[in-house]
Amino acid sequence: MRPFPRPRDLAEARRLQEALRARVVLAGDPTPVRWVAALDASAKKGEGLFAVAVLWDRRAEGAVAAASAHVPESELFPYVPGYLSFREAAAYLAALSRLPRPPQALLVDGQGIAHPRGLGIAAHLGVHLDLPSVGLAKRRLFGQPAGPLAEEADAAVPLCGPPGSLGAANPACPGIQVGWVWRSRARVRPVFLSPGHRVGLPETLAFARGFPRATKLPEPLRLAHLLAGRARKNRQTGPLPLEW
DNA sequence: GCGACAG
DNA sequence: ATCTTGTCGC
Repeated sequence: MRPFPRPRDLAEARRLQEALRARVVLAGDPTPVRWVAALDASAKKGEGLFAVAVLWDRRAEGAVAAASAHVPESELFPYVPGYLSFREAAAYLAALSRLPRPPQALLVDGQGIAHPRGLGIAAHLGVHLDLPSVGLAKRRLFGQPAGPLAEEADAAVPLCGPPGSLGAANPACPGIQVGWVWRSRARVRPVFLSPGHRVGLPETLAFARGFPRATKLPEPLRLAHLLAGRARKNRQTGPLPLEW
């Protein structure tokens, strides 16, 4: 497994993002893919970071395996908005390598191209692994909704970035569409969806809608979030029991 | 200078 | 991300 580059400072990190942004492919449809990995992490001040990968079978609509990896505090890149991949991606790669089989697509907790330089963690990981990927963030980092979002479940509006953004033209956007604001369930705050790599904008929304949802988060991400918290509490690394 | 700011 | 008490609802 190719190591994930670790920049010495933010200037170098920024140069990496600016270079890799050109490699993002905004077309493709991961909807028919069977094996998807959902990625989330849990971190606490003195405990480092625990990353979890959940292997999800889209055909059976269920999780089949999960694994965690740990990065000690001393080795962690600091959290700086816009540079999340340099903090979390290496841990995700380690967790992914512990799954019983490699995934065919990724669903990542964070932004895809809805990012100041078009390279949020989902896009960065997708390019690094050359896998289709989608970002799903609970909060906004970049872009503005094209308009008000309907209250009903499953409503979505384009997320628009300024003219130079990495994305696609959309009449609903003054500039460029970089993602979607999506109300995954009724009466919940919307989430922010954006393409990572090798996926188009309409397909990004279709891909996310294809997962079962009991809460605002699609099931594989909800599970990854739950397991990440438990992995940290129990300092658990390696394969994780699903029924945990 | 001020506000915004994934996890 | 984490922290924190109560509260509402099944």
